[in-house]
Amino acid sequence: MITVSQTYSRQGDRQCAGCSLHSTCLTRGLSKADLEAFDDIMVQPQPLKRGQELVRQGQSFHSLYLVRAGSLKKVMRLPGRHDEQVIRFYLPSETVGLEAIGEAYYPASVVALETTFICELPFEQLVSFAEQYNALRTELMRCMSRELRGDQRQVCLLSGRSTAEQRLASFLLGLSRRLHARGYSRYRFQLTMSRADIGSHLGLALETVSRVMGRFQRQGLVNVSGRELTIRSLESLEALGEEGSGLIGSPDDRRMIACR
Amino acid sequence: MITVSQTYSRQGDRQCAGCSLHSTCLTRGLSKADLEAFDDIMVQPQPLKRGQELVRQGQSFHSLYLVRAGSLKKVMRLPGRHDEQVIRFYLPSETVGLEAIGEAYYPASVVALETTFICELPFEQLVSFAEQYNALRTELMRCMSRELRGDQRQVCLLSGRSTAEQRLASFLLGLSRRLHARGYSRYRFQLTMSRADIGSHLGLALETVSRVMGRFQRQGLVNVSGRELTIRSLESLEALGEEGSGLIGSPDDRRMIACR
DNA sequence: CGCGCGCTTGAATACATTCAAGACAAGTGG
DNA sequence: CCACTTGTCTTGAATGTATTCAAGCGCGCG
Repeated sequence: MITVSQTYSRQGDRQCAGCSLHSTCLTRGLSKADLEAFDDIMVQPQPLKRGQELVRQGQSFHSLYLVRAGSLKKVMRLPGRHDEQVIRFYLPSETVGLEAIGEAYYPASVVALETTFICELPFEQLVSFAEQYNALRTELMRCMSRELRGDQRQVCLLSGRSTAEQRLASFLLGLSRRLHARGYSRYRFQLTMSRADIGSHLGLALETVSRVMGRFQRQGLVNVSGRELTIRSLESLEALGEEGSGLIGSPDDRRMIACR
Repeated sequence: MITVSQTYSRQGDRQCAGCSLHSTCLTRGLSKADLEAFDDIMVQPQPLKRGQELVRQGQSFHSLYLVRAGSLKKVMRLPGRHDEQVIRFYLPSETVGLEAIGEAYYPASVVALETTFICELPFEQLVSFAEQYNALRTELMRCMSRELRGDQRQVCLLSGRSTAEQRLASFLLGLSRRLHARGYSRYRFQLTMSRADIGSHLGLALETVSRVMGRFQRQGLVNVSGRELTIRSLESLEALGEEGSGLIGSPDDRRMIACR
């Protein structure tokens, strides 16, 4: 049996050094010269097709992955339950597998939502490489810390008994922000995941997602046709998320703190 | 104005070297000799009283903290909402502040639930110290990774539309497990947090927590009187959490994977 | 062309929430 | 020492939001 999954590696001349995502990716602390050395430990496997698993829950940990293009979902099955939950979605330049470092295996599966290009970083090699590169260690720590913040934000959203509207608004805004930070349009993008995926991620039934999406459409907040989304009013969506009792600057609103 | 918050530092002869939590704490990779050097960067502020803040949301980041004794809750207020959500609880030997490393400030507040003793690690000093100690860097990474896993588990629990029973059972089991790993009883412990805190953490109203707790009591699963908890049947609690359709080893239950 | 999947929409149901009242314990001040 | 306050928890009844079940639609793919 022949493994073809790594035949794409080292085909072109420049790898990381020419990558447009460099400034937002794990490598952003590295200089052009450092990047060439970094290329030596990086592997570019064949692209994943929609539905293919990048890693599988329970599989033993060996590599981190960087998303070069495309998108994926992280899904997890709790011990006794037979249904999977979507934990998060991955966009280009994000790092897959950080939660697996501490133990020997990946605690969740990661599945491509569309044709997706990946950079693989064998962890052992990454660690020895990082011993000489301060900046890389720092950046790795920052990545993990940022992911912690994101997950905790999600816990906050889910445990606060927010309405379906608030959850979906918050989700769409989050996607918009992340895409925009990566150079895509803030207003117009593809939802590469199904309604069921969105629902699972937000703790809602897929029917509810569908209904609320329709409501948003009728209210003129967005335009949706299938998985094509256009945001018509960022402000209104934001107002939805931030609303609650709707008090802005109320007497006991002592200290408003940004928390992204 | 005199700061008294650090007067406890360096009072005794041995610090980390004599600490019973060494084997579960961030320092566990360090030898006895290394620990003495480590003591130089560690500070032991005065103990916190119930309700006191260890860090406040929005405050600029400077230190990590290790819980030496006691317990705390991490609470977060999303931008526009006026109510706080409990993100997680901290027990002895756990590390506070990891999610703040990536940015300049703490994204959530951490508040003592009872009289609590803390070790403070000024981050700058920790980082330079770690440059010479491979094991410490590794352990820090593991800590963050483990916290990621924990948070993602929580996301999974919350976004899965599990019942109040399942959530509370899972919560109690989690506490039991963590306490046991730290040398406390697996069956009998104090709930140092209020019903409201538990509810906030699980995405339930405090009344629901109270009701379900009562139900568990009547079913003989636990004994509760106020904040004193005794688990009568670990197995039944586990069965509750793992239930769903109740199928164990069902045909399409292809691969049962541990995921703690 | 027909099948299947993903999405939408409707009606009935269920679960947890909300509102409200009361119990209980601990702490405070007269 | 007692009356009173305060905070936390418990319990009941009514309400509501999202779910579940079910049917139908549209589109892409084989």
